Amino acid sequence: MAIRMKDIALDLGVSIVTISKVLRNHSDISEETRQRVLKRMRELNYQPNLAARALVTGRSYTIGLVVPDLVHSFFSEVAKGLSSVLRQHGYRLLISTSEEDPVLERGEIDDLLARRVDALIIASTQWTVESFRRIEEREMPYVLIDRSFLGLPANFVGVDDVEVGRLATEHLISIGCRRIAHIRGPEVSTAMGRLEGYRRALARHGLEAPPAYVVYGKSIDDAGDVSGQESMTLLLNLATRPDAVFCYNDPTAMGAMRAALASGLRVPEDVAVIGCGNFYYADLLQVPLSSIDQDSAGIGEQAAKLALSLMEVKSAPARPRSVLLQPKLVARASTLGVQVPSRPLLSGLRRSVAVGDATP
Amino acid sequence: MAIRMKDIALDLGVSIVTISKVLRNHSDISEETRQRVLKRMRELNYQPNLAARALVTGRSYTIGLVVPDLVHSFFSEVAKGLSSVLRQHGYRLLISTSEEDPVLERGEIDDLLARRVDALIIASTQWTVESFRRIEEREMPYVLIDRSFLGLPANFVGVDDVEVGRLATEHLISIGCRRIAHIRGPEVSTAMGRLEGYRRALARHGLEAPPAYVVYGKSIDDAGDVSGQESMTLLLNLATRPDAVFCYNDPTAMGAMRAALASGLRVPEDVAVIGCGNFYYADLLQVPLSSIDQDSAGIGEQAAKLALSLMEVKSAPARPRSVLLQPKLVARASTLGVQVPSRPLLSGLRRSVAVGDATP
DNA sequence: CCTCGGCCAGTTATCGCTAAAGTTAAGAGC
DNA sequence: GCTCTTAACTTTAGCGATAACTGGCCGAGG
Repeated sequence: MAIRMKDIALDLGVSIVTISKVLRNHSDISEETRQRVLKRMRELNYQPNLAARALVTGRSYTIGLVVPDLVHSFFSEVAKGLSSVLRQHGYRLLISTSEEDPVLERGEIDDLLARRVDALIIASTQWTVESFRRIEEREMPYVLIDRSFLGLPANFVGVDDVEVGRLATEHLISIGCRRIAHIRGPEVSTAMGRLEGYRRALARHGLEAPPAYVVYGKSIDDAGDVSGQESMTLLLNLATRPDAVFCYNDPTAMGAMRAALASGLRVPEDVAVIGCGNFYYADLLQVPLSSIDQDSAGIGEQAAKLALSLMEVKSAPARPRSVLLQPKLVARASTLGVQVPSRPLLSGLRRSVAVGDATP
Repeated sequence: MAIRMKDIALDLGVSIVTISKVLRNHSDISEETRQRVLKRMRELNYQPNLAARALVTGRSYTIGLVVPDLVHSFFSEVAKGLSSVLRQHGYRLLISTSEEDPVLERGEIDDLLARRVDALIIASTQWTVESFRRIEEREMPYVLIDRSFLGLPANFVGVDDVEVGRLATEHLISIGCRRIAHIRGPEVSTAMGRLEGYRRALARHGLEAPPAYVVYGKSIDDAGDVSGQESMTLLLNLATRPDAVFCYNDPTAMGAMRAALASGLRVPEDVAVIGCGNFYYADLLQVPLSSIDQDSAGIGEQAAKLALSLMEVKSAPARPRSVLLQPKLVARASTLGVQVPSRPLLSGLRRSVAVGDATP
């Protein structure tokens, strides 16, 4: 088995506690003893049993992360941002995926609670706040990311989603589009905020969108591209076809583009498309996709810092903090068709900013 | 604080051990007592302290996963396959990323060892086998994935990389290419295997490639697209330009395509490109990318099963097993230009299988 | 009537480590 | 010479569970 403090203690003829104190840089150990112990530790390649330490100190130096899906690059980027900050403080991530299933998510949260992680960071797919109440009962610090909950005063790190919707929609307006549709997401804060931003932008510019212009993509997260394709097909069959579509996220936008191209339309000439998330390879798509960057790594880093600060306090239940990051527009060919030096061969997609060029 | 067995025991006037036995479905508890205990557990929302359990049983029901990078979808898909199998058996994943840094990776492995995970699953960026010796010293079961090591008889799950190289290269040959270049990866088993498969396929068909046709992409993993672009530029400046390029992985292939398109060449008419990994969104790229599918989810699942079987044995150091999955060719427009029903508008990319149509 | 083998539950001894209190010897201070 | 510090350890008690015994009660069998 692995080396224990006891082995080293016996070896050197000192007590176990002496070893423990050396390990924790306690002051009442002579320099000579310290060196002897450290030397033997190195020789035997000693590593403390963190389970035992966790039991007595109540701290596991482990933080639970619950995300809907790691394959979605948004969440893996968040995870990366998180772990880079946490690692520097000696914490590791126990990652659970909920597979977009609220029931599974509750199970995962319970399991993480049982494992006595030091804090939880959750991108929730829940519709109710019940799980969070349970977390609070345990007095476990937690940080919500990406999605927040109305009426739940919890620590939150995310992007300003109304601003996301506004940015995307105003961009579409600015390039001359007038019949702007929206493929929306489920009834969660992110989708609601983006929808709200979309509506506000339209209103501010005196534009109207018929109800049919807002389409509810089903199963938008686990198979966003498929549902985007379906939703786009609906939009394209409308009597008055939209000349632009703002999509809830990038996979949806990719599906939407696929549908548009498949039905013989040009992007962006006939219909412009913009997504959310600024997917890492958006640049290299068939038609490079314009998107709203949510600073996923930044969300991770901020969430990590917030979690660390929560764990420091002795149990002072400070008022929950909310960190809102500002989204950024990244315009590419799917709304501009502008020539990028490194990609001069998109002549089929070239467009000047035309206004309503697909009007029937 | 959280509820302990002690609390329930005191509550019901039974001993702590009785509670523990109920929890573990021990047979020597009467049905009546069992129900009383279970009822109270539910009422108090009891959850066992897994740190304490881990200390006494020596099992943490946690498995460590070390990958170079989660954002690379290959690894997140592996992680997904892994966790779906492990979850069913009550295990969770403690995920560490090495950021492609061998030194960091060693640190992460040490930390996971200290945390007494039950097994390690590692996609290593190491060049030496030293870390693995240390894992073996601890008698910790471990499974290597993706990359294996010559002379290290370890449990391994991956794809047959020679076959990957052969499949890709023969595909390029079959569509008529004759001057086939290769952007290779670092000195690790995957890259070496693919290179070997490439060479064998060329040899079998009596083709030759000048040394300059094999380019070594620097920092190929953290910024594969950039290094792919650079490598491709080198290839395109050769006196005799290749008419096809087989790339070590998909990001590299994307970068290569970018370079080709940027220099005014058509893909695949002037130069065909094929990658490895079958990146999830390969379908939606500017030119849909042909690729060799490595069954990443399958690798995860097999690795999980192998790890589970390793943990079952009492310490019988069974001979290491090696699971090799078969790669699959996924041909798309970057080598074919074949029409896919759902995407009929790629006329600019259409090609019949032309032979050497870019010969100077 | 007594013993024996199931039930069912309780006792005891760790697991590896840490917090807090206790011990010892050398030097300080007057 | 005697108390008081202080440095440098050691002892004692758990943390919250589990494993391995131990033991009372009760009906069956001889």
